Amino acid sequence: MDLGPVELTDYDDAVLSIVERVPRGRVTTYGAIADALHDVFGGGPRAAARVMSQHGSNVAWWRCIRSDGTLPAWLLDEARQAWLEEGTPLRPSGAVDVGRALWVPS
DNA sequence: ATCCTGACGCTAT
DNA sequence: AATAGCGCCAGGA
Repeated sequence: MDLGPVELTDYDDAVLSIVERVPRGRVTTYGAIADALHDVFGGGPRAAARVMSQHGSNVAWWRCIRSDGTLPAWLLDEARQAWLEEGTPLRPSGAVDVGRALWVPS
């Protein structure tokens, strides 16, 4: 039995590696990740989100956000701090300016 | 197989 | 701007 780290599916790896490629000060979205992986793995935004909910803690999770520039309430305080630190383009509301900050996986 | 849940996204109010 | 409804779909129970 492998009692080591939680087993990651290929899909999990794919999602996490995309997040790892997001440059400092930029973001990507669950939808963008889903689009990039759909042809190979299928799945939609929720599938990508699920991966982040389970494994996000070991990557720059604040760089993977909703299409409206936010994250769930319980993550917003921490995320904002990170966004400010790395100079992520924000909107007056405090949400990320997705139009300016979006990085699309290629 | 069935039911429920969820770090989503889009449209219509 | 804020809320509601609905489609979506993988995982776990």
